[in-house]
Amino acid sequence: MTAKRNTWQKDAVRHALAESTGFVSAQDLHLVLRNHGSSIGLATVYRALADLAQQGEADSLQSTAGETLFRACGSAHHHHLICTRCGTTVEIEASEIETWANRVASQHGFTSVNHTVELFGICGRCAD
Amino acid sequence: MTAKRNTWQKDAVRHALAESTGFVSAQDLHLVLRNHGSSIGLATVYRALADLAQQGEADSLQSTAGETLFRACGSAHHHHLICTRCGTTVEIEASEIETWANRVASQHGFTSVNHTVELFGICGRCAD
DNA sequence: GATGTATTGACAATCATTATCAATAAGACC
DNA sequence: GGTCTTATTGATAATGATTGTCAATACATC
Repeated sequence: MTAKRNTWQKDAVRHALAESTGFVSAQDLHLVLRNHGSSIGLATVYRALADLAQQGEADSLQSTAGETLFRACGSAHHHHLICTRCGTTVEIEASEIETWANRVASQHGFTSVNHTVELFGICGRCAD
Repeated sequence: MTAKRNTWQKDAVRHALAESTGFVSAQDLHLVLRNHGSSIGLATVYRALADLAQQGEADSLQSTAGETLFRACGSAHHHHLICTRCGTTVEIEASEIETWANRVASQHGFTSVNHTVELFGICGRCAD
């Protein structure tokens, strides 16, 4: 039992993440926190985000630019529809996808199935 | 018309990619080519792979380790079921997913929709 | 309040990828 | 074949995100 400790830094990251709309990188969050007067370190933001992601309090996905992006999330499994212009994200719950993924996987003899599903496009507002 | 030229380097990358099973990184391919006696440069491998991906001759996806992975593919759009143990990949053509993605996106007013769908699991052979 | 140790933060180190730029060679034209 | 234009190459430097290091700090327990 690796006795976890509660620090204001972890709370700060959790809160900053909760108040962000859409996905943010660790670097982004660090900048936001510093701009709010916090003296939190960059490495600590990375560590806190990794923890949150592992505990299921945050989603993470890889951007095409090679960054890891994070977003607060409830425990429910879901996917995202992301505007490539403005970054707006819409949460999508897609039970069809879940069942489809499981069916396809078992058809090929696979077990312990995870899946990644992300939709990218241009939202109505940016389409003008 | 940016008159494209044919070089042995581009062919080499195309062939090395075609002979690879599963996804490979640019670094991997470069190493393979060098081991085969080629004197191709690393930057050139990156450029050739980017070209192939853009022309639809290769798939690319982001690994969780932050690498960009490539794989030769026909022109048909498809997805992958990947064994996280041995790396075996199965191509999946999923028209249901295509229609689902388009429907969901247009429901939210999104256009120019792309999507990423990858399934990860443990294949039958590795399950023992 | 004193103590043990998980955690922090500044900075160095790493790793994939991209930019730079002089040298090379593909393709066109004679 | 020879010449010319310029796309392409490759060695290396530069970038940018992420992780490792380690002394200093502060959380939780006694």
